[in-house]
Amino acid sequence: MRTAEAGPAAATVGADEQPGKQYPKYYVVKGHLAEMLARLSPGEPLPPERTLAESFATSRTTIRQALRELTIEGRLVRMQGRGTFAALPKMAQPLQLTSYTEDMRRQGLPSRSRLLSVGYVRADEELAWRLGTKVRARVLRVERLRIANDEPMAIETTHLDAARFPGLARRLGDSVSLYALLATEYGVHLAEAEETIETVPAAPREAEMLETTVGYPMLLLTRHSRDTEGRPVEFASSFYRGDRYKFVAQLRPPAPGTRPAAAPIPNPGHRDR
Amino acid sequence: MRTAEAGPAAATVGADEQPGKQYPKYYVVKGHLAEMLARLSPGEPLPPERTLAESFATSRTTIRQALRELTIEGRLVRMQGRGTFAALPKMAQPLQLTSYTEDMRRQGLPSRSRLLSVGYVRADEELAWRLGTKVRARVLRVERLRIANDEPMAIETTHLDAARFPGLARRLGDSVSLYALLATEYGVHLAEAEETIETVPAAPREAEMLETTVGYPMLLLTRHSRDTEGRPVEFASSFYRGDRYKFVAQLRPPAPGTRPAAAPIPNPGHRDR
DNA sequence: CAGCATCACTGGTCTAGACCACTTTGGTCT
DNA sequence: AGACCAAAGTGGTCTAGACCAGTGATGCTG
Repeated sequence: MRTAEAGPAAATVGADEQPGKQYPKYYVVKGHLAEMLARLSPGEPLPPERTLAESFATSRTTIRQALRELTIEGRLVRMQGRGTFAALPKMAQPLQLTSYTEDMRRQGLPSRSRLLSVGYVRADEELAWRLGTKVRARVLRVERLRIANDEPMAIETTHLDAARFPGLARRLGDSVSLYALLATEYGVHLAEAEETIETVPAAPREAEMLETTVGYPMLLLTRHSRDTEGRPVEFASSFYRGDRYKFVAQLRPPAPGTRPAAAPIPNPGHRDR
Repeated sequence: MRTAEAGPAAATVGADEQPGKQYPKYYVVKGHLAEMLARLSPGEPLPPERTLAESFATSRTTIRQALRELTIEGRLVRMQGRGTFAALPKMAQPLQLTSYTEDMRRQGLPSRSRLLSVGYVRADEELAWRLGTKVRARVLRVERLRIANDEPMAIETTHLDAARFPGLARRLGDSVSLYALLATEYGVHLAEAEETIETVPAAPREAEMLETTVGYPMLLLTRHSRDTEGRPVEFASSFYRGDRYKFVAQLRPPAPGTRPAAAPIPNPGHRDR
């Protein structure tokens, strides 16, 4: 389906690509694969790597880089031992200050969460600042796996001031809404939050739990929320697969007298994970 | 500084890493590199790939994968022909419905934009829906490069209904605020927008203009905004380097009577770029 | 028949080495 | 001095081939 076109690494571009800028070879291959892919329905398989490498007269490495990008774009799903398949489009997740449990109920999706771990840690400097506690204060750390449509969606790690929410650890469980507990048991209602979004590569643990590949881009959401009195309540971070999810925010123009919208914060350094 | 540790690909983890799960070798290397990196200040160089490969007794490929992830995380900056250097932390960019020009002025940053192209295209189905025009209507397409601190920050492509804003093309120029023009010349004020955020790999053109590497993760922001009468005004998408920027949104709880927050939209298919 | 080993086939990790593209440096020629 | 050129050194792309790890079908064994 393609002539040999052997040649040095320079990647002389095939006749069906515009000349000029000299694209990397894998990128040209990616284009061809995207065409093949466009003719498939979600779930249908693509040929295995070795076959593609042969039919494009290239090395497996090159094919893999092309497939990697298509996977990252959410157009392919790959499973070791199984094969490579056309993917469903990305899911859009609303960015709003509501509980995950409520969100999902409203969307009518089969969803739940699994409590991965509950424990206490000592606040380091950043955490103390975020939660308004002293350094080395006891902090409740809750780790949950969000599941939607029977697929792992996100890993969420929440930190709360342990002194302020006594007995909270006992009340947690699979599919229990943390926000509902805060409201009913402690009378704490969240009023505002600052959420940051960035992309980070998947660490082995995250990759395994979210059934993706180490190093693939994830979306990391970090939420810092306050209650109706302006006191900080939770500091949480969630990892989502970048190839499966995207986020949607509703924007409005800032009220005239709003604060100068946080300068280009040269942030605290890099989290060690 | 490391014994030979010859062996098969299984990546038997060194004595200084926890056993158990068997991490990939490059990931162990990454950990060591991160330690070295932690002792450097922004701008200081790391040894070249070939040297690292030798001192870690591994192949260059393995070193490169480790360096790649650290770069994606924004901890390293790499320049062909120059070397590898410790990076400055990511910049936080506010997510709000204001003009870029205003934003930057408020932050007091040396910033500007360069007009890359202005032209007309015909609305395809999606674009027509987004802008409230007929299919094949004339659409103004404006492409700009956002520059902050003399570094390219983002590529922004904006689409507007050409019939609604006659003569707009002529009025544009480098560092001209589009939102200001819409307000002063056409009396159109933006009132709300829906912005989606996702991660995509850099295409060659984007990589070149933003001085990064093809395939590295970018943050793609897609903005769909409406004026005070609820009419759609612009449809724009912006590419940011994922290793340099992150976004911050201010969240509030949804007003009680709000619409059910857009279901998990199985979106329009994949854009061809 | 149920259970279990085996094997072929998938994607994932790793190696060693080649060449390309770009930057810097230092030497040479004008 | 200044302009030019060549070489060395950097990261980027590509190859060909090896082995690892998970999947599922095949066929054997109890």
